[in-house]
Amino acid sequence: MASVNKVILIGNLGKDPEVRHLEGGVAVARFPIATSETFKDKQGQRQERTEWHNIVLWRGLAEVAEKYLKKGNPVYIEGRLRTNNYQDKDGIQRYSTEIVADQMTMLGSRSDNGNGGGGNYQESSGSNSGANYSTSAPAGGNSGGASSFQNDEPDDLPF
Amino acid sequence: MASVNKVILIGNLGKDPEVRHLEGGVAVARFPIATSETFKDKQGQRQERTEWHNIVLWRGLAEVAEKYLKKGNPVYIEGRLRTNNYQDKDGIQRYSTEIVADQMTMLGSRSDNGNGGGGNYQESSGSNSGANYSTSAPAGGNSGGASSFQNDEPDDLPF
Amino acid sequence: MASVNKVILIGNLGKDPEVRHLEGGVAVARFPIATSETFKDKQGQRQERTEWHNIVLWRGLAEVAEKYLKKGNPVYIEGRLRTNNYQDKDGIQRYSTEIVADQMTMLGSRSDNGNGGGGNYQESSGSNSGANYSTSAPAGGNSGGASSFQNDEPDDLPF
Amino acid sequence: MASVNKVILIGNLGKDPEVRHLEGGVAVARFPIATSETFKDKQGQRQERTEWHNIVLWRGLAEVAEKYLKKGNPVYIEGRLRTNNYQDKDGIQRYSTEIVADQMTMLGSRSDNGNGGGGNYQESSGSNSGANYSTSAPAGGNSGGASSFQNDEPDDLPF
DNA sequence: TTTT
DNA sequence: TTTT
Repeated sequence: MASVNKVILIGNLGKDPEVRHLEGGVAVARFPIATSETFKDKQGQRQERTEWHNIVLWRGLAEVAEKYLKKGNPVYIEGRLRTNNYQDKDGIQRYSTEIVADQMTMLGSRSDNGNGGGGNYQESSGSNSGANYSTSAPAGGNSGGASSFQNDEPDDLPF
Repeated sequence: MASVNKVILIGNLGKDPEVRHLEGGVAVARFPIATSETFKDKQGQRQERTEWHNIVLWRGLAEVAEKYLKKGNPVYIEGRLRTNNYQDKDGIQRYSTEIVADQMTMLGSRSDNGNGGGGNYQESSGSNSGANYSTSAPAGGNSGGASSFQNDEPDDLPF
Repeated sequence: MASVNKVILIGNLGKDPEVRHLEGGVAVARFPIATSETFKDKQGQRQERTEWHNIVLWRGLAEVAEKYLKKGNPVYIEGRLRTNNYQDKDGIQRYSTEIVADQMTMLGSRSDNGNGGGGNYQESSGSNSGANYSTSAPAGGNSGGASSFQNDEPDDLPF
Repeated sequence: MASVNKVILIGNLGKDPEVRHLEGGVAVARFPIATSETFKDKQGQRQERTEWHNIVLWRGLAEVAEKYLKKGNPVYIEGRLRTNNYQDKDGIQRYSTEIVADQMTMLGSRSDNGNGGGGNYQESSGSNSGANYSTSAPAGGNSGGASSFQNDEPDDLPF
């Protein structure tokens, strides 16, 4: 059966994004976000548990993160789970689970992030590859242009 | 095949909640929230379209809404779609689609909603009915107690 | 604050898709899907309530629906809520809420839909407009090519 | 800001569930599910990548899994991410990310899972603890009774 | 108007 | 280790 792999998170950045610009101009950003839940333990005491999530953004989303996101900012992230395995420096097999973002929305008011209180950003999809990705999400600057939505349909159709 | 009916919204209240207290002490709150998306029209002009969603909350969630939510506040709502049909005053059959909330999270900073920047609230579930619902989400006041999470499992199990 | 408008449904088609091919080659498909939930009423009797959702798909998704979906088939739909208002033939203002699909996944085994048990399909996004949309989701036929995922990133990067 | 931690998966069980019954009668079930996505590599070749997710279910959900789920079965899982760290037998610090399920829906037709094609199951929530949890999700058998929904509201209210 |  |  076909499958679905979707994650939806709202949390705050634990660090500023780390951004790498790969050969070919592709950007990758990474940062952790925290979510926390409170619950009562057996003694009825309120407890809090914080969960940390490793977020990865590519291309346009990475560039938006680089420009606008800072430690502490609240974000909405929609993406998919991905577990990588690798050998650490001691040759030990390790696993690392991250969330590859498809969509990122900046939450919070002006005072939270100094950017006017929000914006939606989205991974490109379809067969866009390398070169022409820059069309749908300009590599060189997102001066408004990257706030694109997935609104492809003609908006003035007669129904 | 079994089914899923889930809605996830982040938006701002268009009005203060309207709250009714039914006989039996059950509370119901209703308010609209707006989401907006921007897109480019055929002329490449940036356009915005706002969508309005009718939110319905029951019991504990309704009481939280009554106490803490105001017009303009940003919220995260998770719920399910429900379309009611009814006859209006002229006897005309009409349809109305609303989102019945299962979970509500107040977003925004202190300055947004004057309540300290957030809180998660959740519908009770299971076979709780009438009387003992009040245990899991007291009808008479949610002074902290309603910030319950769905953390049922013992937290100190050995794995 | 930026907003989110997301719907996730799993249900069965109540009818075969109705597909229109607009001038310009754009396809639009519509069909209802049913979700149902069971609950116990006050007398402890098991009750079932069925909800009907109006699904709209555009372009490539519409073409996939046209080719592969039939009444009764189970589908996973991810999309956004949209409420249209219009005047009916008697000049009465009416509202209609539909789910505009961004993603569609056919569920069920071979015996359910006669197509091999699944497939993921996704709306294109970004600033693709008119002409070059056909690249990412060919208008003239989805012979396998429309099973595209939102996997844009190079897959062999060193991390 | 308040947070959200939500995962939605549709996939197939890689193994039969492993179920433990803890002292106190609490059940825990674990199993991996696979999701897969296809994409085109740089050479335009269709590639498939499978992701494995560790699912954990508690109490009633665990018991349903024990009774009805088998290797290969398709399921819908809704839950939250949780990363545990622990020392392995060599004293090495390791991390393991799992999805703690809040909701589980069996997908597939009769032929897929031999149980009649579906059913929705849900974690209890609220302040149910120990003893009275068994009310909402009987430990001793889910003979139909566990198919509970989160439908708490009176269903015959005048709106 | 679906599915169980 | 699943499914197609």
